[in-house]
Amino acid sequence: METDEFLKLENQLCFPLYAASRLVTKCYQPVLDEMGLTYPQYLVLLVLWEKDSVNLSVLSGKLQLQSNTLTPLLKRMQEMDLVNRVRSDQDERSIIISLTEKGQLLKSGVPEMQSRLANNIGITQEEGQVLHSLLYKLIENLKV
Amino acid sequence: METDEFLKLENQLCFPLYAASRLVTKCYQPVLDEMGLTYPQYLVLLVLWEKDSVNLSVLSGKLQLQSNTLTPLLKRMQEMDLVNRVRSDQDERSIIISLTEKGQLLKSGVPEMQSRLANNIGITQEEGQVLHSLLYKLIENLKV
DNA sequence: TACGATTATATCGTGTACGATACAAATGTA
DNA sequence: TACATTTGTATCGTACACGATATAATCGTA
Repeated sequence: METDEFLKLENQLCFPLYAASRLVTKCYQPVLDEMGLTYPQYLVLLVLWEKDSVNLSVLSGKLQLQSNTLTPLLKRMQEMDLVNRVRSDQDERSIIISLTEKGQLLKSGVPEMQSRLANNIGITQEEGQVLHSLLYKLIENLKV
Repeated sequence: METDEFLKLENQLCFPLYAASRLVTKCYQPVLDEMGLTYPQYLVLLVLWEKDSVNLSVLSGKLQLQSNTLTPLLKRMQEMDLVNRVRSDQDERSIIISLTEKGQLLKSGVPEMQSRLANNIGITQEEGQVLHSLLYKLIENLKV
């Protein structure tokens, strides 16, 4: 490739990552709107549905989001009565995030929602798996 | 896969996309900081270095960002003397974005910056190409 | 057991993103 | 040529992201 070719937007890896991420999020939006959730809030619920009652640093590690992003986000989710935020007894620096009943109940609607979305992204299951593993390879290399 | 498996964060495609995108951006940040740029501002420059003097709707289409994101972003870039924003003579609704001399000059430092970054993402060139084409397939399916 | 370092979270400021909406210029058409 | 429609940007409000910084609780260790 010519030197100049490397400067083209379309030849970058960073841009399609950025664009695809936002487009996929946008694709989720209408369905999430029905549940009154934003996309990062949905990700928090995915973590909690898998393992309830985790502290902020665990959530932070799983989502790769820092406390300055998660704290206000979780406060909003607390106001919506989706999660509880309680100081740990063992370590009073720690905040334990747990699901409320309302937060639990949202889980039941998600499989149907996911199947509705899965058919819309226009790639095969195999391509999805390749994409998945390459993205995780990237993530493992870049995080920390 | 069990129904519950689909609900795990790690089995989603949306999350690794979102996380990888942010991690790659963060990887660019130190180098962009030296140039005084944010990541979306760098993307705007990539478009303009390839083709100078485009109107906002073209930029909007290429970056898949709307006017409510681009307008304030471009105003900041104008204040930094990186771009000019001029109303078109032919169509007074249109805003033409062009590079200032300062914006032009930044281009020269980029190839070196890109090669510095390329070695850090930890995937092979072939994997990068596969990732690239899958992401574009996703983008083409999802946009509009 | 003092006390400096570390850890866990929160606060602040800046810059995106984006839905909803506004508005002026251009266009189509009766 | 009026005037409804469309097009191209801009404005407003809300919610992330994240660097820098603050603060309180805990830990390590001399």
